[in-house]
Amino acid sequence: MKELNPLLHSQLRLAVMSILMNVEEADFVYLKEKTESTAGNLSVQLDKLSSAGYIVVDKGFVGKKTRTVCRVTEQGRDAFEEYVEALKSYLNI
Amino acid sequence: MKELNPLLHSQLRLAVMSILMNVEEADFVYLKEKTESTAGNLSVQLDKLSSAGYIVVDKGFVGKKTRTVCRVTEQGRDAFEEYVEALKSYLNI
DNA sequence: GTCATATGGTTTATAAAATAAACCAATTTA
DNA sequence: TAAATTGGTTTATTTTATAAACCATATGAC
Repeated sequence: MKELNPLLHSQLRLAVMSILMNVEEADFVYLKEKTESTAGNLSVQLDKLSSAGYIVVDKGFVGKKTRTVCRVTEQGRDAFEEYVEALKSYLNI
Repeated sequence: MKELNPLLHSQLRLAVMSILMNVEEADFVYLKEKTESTAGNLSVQLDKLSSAGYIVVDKGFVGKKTRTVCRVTEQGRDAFEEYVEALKSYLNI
């Protein structure tokens, strides 16, 4: 049986990647709301995705407020798609 | 976003369930080979699935040798299908 | 102005999970 | 009959996920 990329096989990280696959970019606050996660947990999981090169995290400012924006990378896209294919073999779809 | 049943969102347990969804029954040795897991890990995960009522584990004999046979329950089937539906919403499929 | 609260996070501690290692009983094989 | 194999279980270890505590800046109430 195919391996399920453990970095993607995690509810929160998968949710983040799933969102990012469908939008140009998403910021921390949006991801937090959409995924209904705590800030701490989200921060940690974004770091992991970022360290793996699956997303880029851009810390900038809007006026005086910080704004952390995330985008999926090509590598992340590939990994996600591979993960989906692997999963399909488990789900009979 | 939908919750992903944590009992099923685990590679090994999902693999076991996936196999059991497609066969009448499967024994410990077969599951171990198919999933390429260690006996200890498999034993633990089968217990969890069994405690949740997702599978039944039947410990019997074939001649003098023990034989542990597993089957998915109706409850397990339902949970699996719900999990698949939830996952789909993450995968864009 | 300054005190309290909110916003947008990060870091660290804790809880839970997965996994492997050690073990056990029975059986086979040499 | 001693050693190895089979079919597991139990327990210890490692990894992971999650939450709690914290920090800096900003904003609003008085």
